[in-house]
Amino acid sequence: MSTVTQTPCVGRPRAFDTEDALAKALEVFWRKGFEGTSLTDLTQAMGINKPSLYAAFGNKEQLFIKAIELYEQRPCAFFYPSLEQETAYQVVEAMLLGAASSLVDESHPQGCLIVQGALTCSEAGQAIKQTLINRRRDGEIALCERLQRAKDEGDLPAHADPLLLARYIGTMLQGMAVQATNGICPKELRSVAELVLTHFRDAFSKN
Amino acid sequence: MSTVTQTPCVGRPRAFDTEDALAKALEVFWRKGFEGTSLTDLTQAMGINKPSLYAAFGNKEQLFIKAIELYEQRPCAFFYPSLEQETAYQVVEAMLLGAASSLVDESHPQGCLIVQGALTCSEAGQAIKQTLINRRRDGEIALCERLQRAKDEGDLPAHADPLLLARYIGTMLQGMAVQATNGICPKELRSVAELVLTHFRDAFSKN
DNA sequence: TTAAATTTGTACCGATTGGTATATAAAATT
DNA sequence: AATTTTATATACCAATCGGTACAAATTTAA
Repeated sequence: MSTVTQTPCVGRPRAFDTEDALAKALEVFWRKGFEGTSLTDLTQAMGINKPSLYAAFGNKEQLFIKAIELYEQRPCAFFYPSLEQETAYQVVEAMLLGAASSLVDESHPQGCLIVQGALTCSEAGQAIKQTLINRRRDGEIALCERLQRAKDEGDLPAHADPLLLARYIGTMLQGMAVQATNGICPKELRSVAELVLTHFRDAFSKN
Repeated sequence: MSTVTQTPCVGRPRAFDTEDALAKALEVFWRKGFEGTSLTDLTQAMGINKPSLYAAFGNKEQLFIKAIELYEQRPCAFFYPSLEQETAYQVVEAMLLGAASSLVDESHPQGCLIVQGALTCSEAGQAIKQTLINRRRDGEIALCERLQRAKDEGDLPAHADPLLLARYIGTMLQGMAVQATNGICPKELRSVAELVLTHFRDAFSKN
């Protein structure tokens, strides 16, 4: 199932690649946020006109939704793949170091689209704001469940609180996203991640 | 030195209180961010007309600057007063518990204006975005200097890295601000703060 | 070769954006 | 009482917002 409309076999063919155009839109939303991005910004970056944008993606809001879906599937996305690590420590390590690397990767905008895409907005953007809140929550819930599994498997000690730990790691990741927009240098961000990892290992690792 | 223009003794007197109006503006900016707030939002909340707003505060950008100055001076501001605690641990404790309390205080909008006021924006808002980045940085620098003093006084162990610790606490505070906009419940946010404090005490406290 | 289907570019829509000109109202000063 | 000074309310400004109508262009199917 593709995230974009598929081209039919009749009628004039599209002059642009929808995946490429969506990637360009993602890049703009990432830098400017949902409401900070205008349709002019989008059509210029995507190299298409407004009617083409609306025909291919619906409207600005639906385009943004498709952009965040692409965002979570892009090669450097680190969150959900981290859950598949073998141990709780390795999961957290993959997340924190992945964040420390990806959030300041200069091949794309700094920070996290899910955090900075619509942290605050006007009434018109409340639906998008809530969508991003839900995405952040979903991530923490998934981490919580992974840590609960680790506890069940004896991979985390009995005194560990999976929900609290997931909130803690989630808070750190969101804070690191803000640091990335601040322009923190990659080395410093990685040092912060490593400090958290040391804490986690000392307090919860069984090795 | 007041943050607002003082009323002269000649001419028609102002029909509104500038401090009250500024407090109303702060409340709106806090909820909607700089660019998510329109002049109509502001004038309605402040109970004044646009010419009065411009005469008293300059323009939208200058009004926002005055709002963040008021924000940092309001009674529940916790950051800078925390620096005056006696020990490094008490400083960090005051910050984290103050944040856990203030960020979700229901007597005002959730989260932190300095974080969510303009995390992303259009070209028109870049100056405000940078202003907020600088404010965040200033806070971390001040904390770093306080922790360095603590180290000099023997209040922090020799292996402690003030800059890294300040970045770590700053990252947590910024993450907690995002959690607050997520709608996290006060108890959970406090638990996260306490987990960080436990870590800090275990790793760096000399008591 | 014609008809049907689809995309393209242009030009436009009403609504809203931040900001201001202007005339009137209300005060202190002379 | 007349003048000066400032604040008020209304009405307006050009520019931009997200979104669309429409006709020309380009393709496949009949």
